[in-house]
Amino acid sequence: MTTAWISIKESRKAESIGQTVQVRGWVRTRRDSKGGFSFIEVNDGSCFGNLQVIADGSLANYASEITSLSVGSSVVISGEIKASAGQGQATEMFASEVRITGIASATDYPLQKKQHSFEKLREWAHLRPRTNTFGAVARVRNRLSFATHEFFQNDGFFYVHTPIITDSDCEGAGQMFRVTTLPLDKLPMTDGKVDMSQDFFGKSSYLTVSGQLEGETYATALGKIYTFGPTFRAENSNTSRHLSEFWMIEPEMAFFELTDNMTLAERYLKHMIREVLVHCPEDMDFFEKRIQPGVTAALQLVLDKPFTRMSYTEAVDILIKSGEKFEYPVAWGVDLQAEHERFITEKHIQGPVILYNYPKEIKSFYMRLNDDGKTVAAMDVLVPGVGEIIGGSQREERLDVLTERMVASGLKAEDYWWYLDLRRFGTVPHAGFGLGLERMVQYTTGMANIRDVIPFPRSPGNCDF
RNA sequence: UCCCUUGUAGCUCAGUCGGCAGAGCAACGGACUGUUAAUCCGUGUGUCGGUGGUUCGAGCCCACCCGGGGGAGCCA
Repeated sequence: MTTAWISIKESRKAESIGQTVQVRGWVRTRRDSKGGFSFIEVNDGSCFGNLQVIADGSLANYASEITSLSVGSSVVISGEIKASAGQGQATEMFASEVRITGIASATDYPLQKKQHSFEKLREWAHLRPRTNTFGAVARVRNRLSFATHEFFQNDGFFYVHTPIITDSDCEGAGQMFRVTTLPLDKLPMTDGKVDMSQDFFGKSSYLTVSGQLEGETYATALGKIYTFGPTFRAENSNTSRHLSEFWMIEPEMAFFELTDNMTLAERYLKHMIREVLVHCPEDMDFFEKRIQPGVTAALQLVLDKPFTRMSYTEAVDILIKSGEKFEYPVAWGVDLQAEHERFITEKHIQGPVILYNYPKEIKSFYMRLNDDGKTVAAMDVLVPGVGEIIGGSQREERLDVLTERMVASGLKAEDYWWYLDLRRFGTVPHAGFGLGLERMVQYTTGMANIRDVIPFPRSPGNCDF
């Protein structure tokens, strides 16, 4: 009879006591006891905690292998799960066999038993998921992704795969990564210009900055859709909240107006938070204790009360009347700066805020013009600590107004012929938004730098691994 | 891209006035009857980010370059 292989997660449950099983994982630490035996902490990533294994001196390879078993080594261990005699864990395993799969040389393995700075761990991005913090981040990120599909699927949305390579520039704002197969040392030139007709697609192509426009085409056919995929921005931004490659979730709904959009965004955020609190309690405990004290209480509070909704105009009023000294002055018509958004969400409301109806001049062409002629039906969801986590709007469904706004933004209507067709043929009011997954991970975990909530961060000057 | 700041042992950092490169942790050797960042004793660790300059002499002063962090802008 072979011994059943179970996860560390299972082995740590009291129900496993009395069973003889096998676990497989990596050594987190080894402590040699005075009594001629050793404690081995094994983790396999299935949960935050380790299984404490007691390896007795009577094991055949005790002196030859186990007493020199180093951090990071991989092991397959069989034994009986018993109630732990020591503090700090419910169960422990008494090993009958400790098989070493792969040694991690103690002198060469970069990760030590102690804490490393996140900056240093970024240099070891291939090994950092083996640490407490990055394991926990990975599991929370996974749960947020799962909760996303769960939420939209249960709500009648269809998951649509919008293209990664595109010829359209969604916001009309450049800053895209070019995709080309042309030889950079020998570009085909015509009349002093690079002849893009000779490129792979017969014209210029780029990595997508948003799947929104393509998403709208499916929303105006299937009703409610969402996209969930990587997006790319070639902006030279060096901050703790920006990445060159990040994952975005973009729902788009036909027959939705701005208030429907807000309600959906709020329900979606709350669903994700609830799922993480329910399914990742060990990981959240860690973030609470070691990363951001108060993070779980803040998330719990978010679940309990409705998001504040505030028009841009109200926000400007509040900022002006606050008496707060801002580096950038506030006035109706200027875009809100980070310090203004922070004041509103962190000091004035102390929770998530939905700002809406922004001046048309500071927002994109596709956002629906309000009846006042001055504002558009845009919305941003701001949360404490992170700032803007969602940006969205009701889309302009009137062909004439949209065309006018495009021209005013300096875009050529013929480039967007298919987008305008959605307004020519059976146009409907519709709305949608985009949520940055990494910002959501930051918000739920309290991790300060966005480069530490994605496995392999890409930022200006950094494309390692 | 701009402002501020930082780069010294495997890791975290100290290094005074310009004068022999030094601590803790890890590692390694040993001790210790159940440990939880185990403890105790002992041992070694170097392209001082790079290039050039000033100087009898540079980790330290100067110039340029590269990387990290914080803030700003752009946004999700």
